[in-house]
Amino acid sequence: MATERNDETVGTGTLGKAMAVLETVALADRPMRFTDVLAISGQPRGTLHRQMSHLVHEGLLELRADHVYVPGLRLLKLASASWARSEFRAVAAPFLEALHGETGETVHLGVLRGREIIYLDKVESRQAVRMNSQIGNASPVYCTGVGKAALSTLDPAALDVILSGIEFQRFTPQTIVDRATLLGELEAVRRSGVAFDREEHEPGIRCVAAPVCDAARSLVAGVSVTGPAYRVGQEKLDAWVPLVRRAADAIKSELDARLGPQR
Amino acid sequence: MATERNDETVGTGTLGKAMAVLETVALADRPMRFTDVLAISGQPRGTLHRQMSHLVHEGLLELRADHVYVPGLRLLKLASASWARSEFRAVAAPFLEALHGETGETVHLGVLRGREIIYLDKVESRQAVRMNSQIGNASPVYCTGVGKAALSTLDPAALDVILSGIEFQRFTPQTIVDRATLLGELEAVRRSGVAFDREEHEPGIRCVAAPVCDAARSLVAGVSVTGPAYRVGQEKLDAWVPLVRRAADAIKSELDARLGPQR
DNA sequence: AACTCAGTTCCAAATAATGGAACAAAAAGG
DNA sequence: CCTTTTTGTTCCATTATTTGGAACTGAGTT
Repeated sequence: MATERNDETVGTGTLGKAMAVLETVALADRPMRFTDVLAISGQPRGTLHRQMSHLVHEGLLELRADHVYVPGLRLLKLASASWARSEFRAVAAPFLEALHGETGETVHLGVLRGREIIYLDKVESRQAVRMNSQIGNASPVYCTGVGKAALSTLDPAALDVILSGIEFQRFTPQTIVDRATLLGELEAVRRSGVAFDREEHEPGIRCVAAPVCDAARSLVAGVSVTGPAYRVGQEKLDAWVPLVRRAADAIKSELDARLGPQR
Repeated sequence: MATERNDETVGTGTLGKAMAVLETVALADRPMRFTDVLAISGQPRGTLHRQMSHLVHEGLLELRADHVYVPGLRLLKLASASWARSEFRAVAAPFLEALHGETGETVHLGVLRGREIIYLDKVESRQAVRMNSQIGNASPVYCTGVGKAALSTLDPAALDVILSGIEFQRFTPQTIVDRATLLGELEAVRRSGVAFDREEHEPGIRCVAAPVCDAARSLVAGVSVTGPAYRVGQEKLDAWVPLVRRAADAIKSELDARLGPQR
């Protein structure tokens, strides 16, 4: 059953270890002191200390006066440049705007990366929530509309690789927490062409999503319209279905058109 | 003493080289093929190839089917996490909102990093420009309001380290392109407490900025209000001076108050 | 003063990166 | 169609870097 080697644990030599440490600090939800990282990483003191010094030196981490490590500004700079140059995002942007115009609710564009969905763009009217809150965010595939939409486009082999690595976690009473249910749900998504998130990730948040992927299946993504449950009932989600599907298809066409001629 | 060591040329072993390659790809303004990077980096083919393979393996770069390297999504994920957890940004946010409310124009928060200003946050009403366009962006210190404000807080030694490394580049007719003029300007900024950008970086764009730095001078930043020249004359900039200064001072106080007790 | 704990430095041994050259696959050119 | 050139990939003995245990520092306790 072609159980692909789980390369994630291998680590690409020095770089892999450095990234593991960086991620430990960057994704932690509290400021990390040296000892905190030490406990998590399990590396010898001397080794870890040098690794972190290197990260600081490179501007990927910052060591504040009180011995607290925080993510460095170089990360922001690199990510900003990469975001600005993302061709996919640029292609999709006008369709996201249009979809937002039609629905009046928040529109997301997310891409599959490993077992996560990473949000590439967002369009929303209300500035109430701090801008930027979603972009670059990573969420699990199995409990987001975009995630399920993306998964629905994969062939069984690719799907198996992802699914076998998932550790289901319950976020709400509606969260799907077993593989069988998820597979059933994906079958439904394949038939209907859209995926719903009925408060499976965050209580009070619902969405409809449709899959977007390029011909080579090298880019697997999804578009969604999201709204608060008190305002968005099933009828509204159903009403959005054709809109979301149309937006997703339009992005896909535009993508194929742009990528085709290059060759 | 301990003047910051200018190790930038040394490179932190393996990690430094990897980051140099990553930055080459991420900051380029066109998609890069292997050979393009090869020419720039000057490394042997075999070496560079392996380095880039490692970067791809780690998700920092992505190798598309047509042999084009693009920045990887992991960068976005890391940067998003770091942005969300930036304490400084969180402290400043409400004051930026207030300043935007008072002026009606775009407000920026930028931090000094090396010889660049990196924008940490932005508040603007009009959605016309794609959101996110500024955040994480890097601009030169010498031709931005925030940059000159930040520089004005530095002591002569620290300032000298930065200035001696600058390669002035002319962006507009008003851009400051020599050290002497810049030093004079900084003196004026120190006296008045605010820095102006009179279309020095982008034609048609003006701003007023005030410096923000913490007591230990480990964080050097600035706040600015920016507007288009056709709408923003010198009188308007002058009118904003007290507002910007007040916002900057308020952020500084809040910062000291929060960082003080921790100790 | 003695003790602890967090952070930092050191250096022989283990490991990973280097880079030149050979190989493979595509384009370009005749 | 075959040759040449360009581009991308792999190999492996040599070289440089990382490793990790232990020893050192220095601030905060008891």
